[in-house]
Amino acid sequence: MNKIEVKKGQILQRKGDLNTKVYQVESGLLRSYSIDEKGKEHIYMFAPENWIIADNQPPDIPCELFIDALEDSVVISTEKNDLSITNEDSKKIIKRLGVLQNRIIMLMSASAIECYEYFIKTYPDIVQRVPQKLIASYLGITPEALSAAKRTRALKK
Amino acid sequence: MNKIEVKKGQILQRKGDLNTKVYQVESGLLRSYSIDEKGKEHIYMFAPENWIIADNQPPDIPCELFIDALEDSVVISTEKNDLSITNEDSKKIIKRLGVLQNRIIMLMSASAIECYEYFIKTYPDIVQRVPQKLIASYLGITPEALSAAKRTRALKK
DNA sequence: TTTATTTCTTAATGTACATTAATGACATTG
DNA sequence: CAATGTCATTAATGTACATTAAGAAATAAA
Repeated sequence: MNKIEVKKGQILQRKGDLNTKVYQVESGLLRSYSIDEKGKEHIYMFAPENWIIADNQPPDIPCELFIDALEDSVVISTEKNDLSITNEDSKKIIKRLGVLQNRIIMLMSASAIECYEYFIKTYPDIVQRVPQKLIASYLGITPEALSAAKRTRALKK
Repeated sequence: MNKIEVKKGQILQRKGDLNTKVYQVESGLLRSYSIDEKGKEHIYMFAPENWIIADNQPPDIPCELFIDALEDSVVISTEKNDLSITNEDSKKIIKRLGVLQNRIIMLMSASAIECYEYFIKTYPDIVQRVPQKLIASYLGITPEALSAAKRTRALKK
């Protein structure tokens, strides 16, 4: 845990980094963002004074988010291991953050088909257990659009 | 903290409820969902065996999510106060869950203008501090679309 | 079984937003 | 100062997905 000064534009973390830190903003403004296959940026979160910002993947998995400074900032950086989070309930909550993070990145940047394929990977069993229209409702699209997405996906293979 | 059996279709929690609980699924399948102004459902999360499901607003604020059973299920329900979460770091993480929850509901169900207006309410100061194109990137739309959204909004007033 | 009810798919049309490109306002640099 | 880059806006066109409607297919009920 140490205090650092960052200049506007400076990058604190890149996608793929391991063992990422948690940043607490004392002054200034940070942001986290992902970059999709087409090279487009999608801002995941802004972090002004007194916010914390971090990638919410487990420490042993390559992170998804870039973090950089939108203004000159003063930031306290902490190792995830140094956080005082020991009990089971808190650990479950942190896992949940990772799920939600991926969900938001999907919703911001992916097409219907991509969302669907990611969903199948994440919940292979659920696809069998619930009607298609509920899956569409989870993906934020209509059942008709999901049906069409599956059709065009089948054509590709 | 007590174990309950729920039948398929049974509702455990409604939007607007206070002091909502955390549900841990032993068997079966629950879901949480929001309903937008047009009456359309948007599934926020599926919770099969060993998942937890809850509304992530603070206990004193009316919750956003409905929770019901998609299959006959056995569920352990816990008061949020009874969770062993005492330290500051964990509390900050829980606040974060609330922010992400609102973000996902927005991305699933709201139009560009609605997203923008919600953003202004949530981060009134950020709007002044960053270029429009970054706000567009946060909302998941292009700067052009944001510009058009603001134009039509101005016409309405 | 027959009759409903729900669910999935297909197709026609509509709309919100993306893409591309051009323009002018500002700021930055030499 | 001109030259360059960044940013916001507008308009023309394109596309992904929504909406609406209608017909199969599966499920549940009588």
